[in-house]
Amino acid sequence: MSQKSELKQKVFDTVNKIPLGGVVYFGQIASQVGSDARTVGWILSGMVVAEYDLIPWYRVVSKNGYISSLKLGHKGLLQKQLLLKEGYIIIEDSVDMKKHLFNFD
DNA sequence: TGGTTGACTAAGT
DNA sequence: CACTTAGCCAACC
Repeated sequence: MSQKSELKQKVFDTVNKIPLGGVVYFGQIASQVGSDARTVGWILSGMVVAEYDLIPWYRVVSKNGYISSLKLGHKGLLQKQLLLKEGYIIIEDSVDMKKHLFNFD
C-alpha cells in the first residue's frame, strides 16, 4: 500500500468539501492546506486515474475560471466534460466564476 | 546542496 | 492586450 503525503491528504480532504455546483481555484485550496497554489497544481497533476473517483478534482480551476488542465492534453477534456455533465456554465474553456465560485470561509 | 520544473498568481513592460 | 518576471513551495536529478 502506498502512503499519501500529509499534504496530499490535506488537499484531498479540502477538495472533498467542494459542493455540487461550486468550483474553487488553486489559491483557495493552498490557503486551506498551508501551501501555495503552484504546489496544489503540482499535486493534482500527479494524481492517477485510480484517484479520480476519490475527490471532485474537476471542480478545481484557475482563478479566472480557466480549465488549466487543458494544457496537459486529454485530461483537460475529461474535466471539461465532467463539469458540463454536472450542469456548470462554461464559456471558452472557462467556468463562469460569477455563478460557481465557492468560498470555504 | 543546488538547479529545474510545474493543473498558480500578481504585477510589470 | 500579449508576453515576461518574480514569488511561492514540493519533488526530482
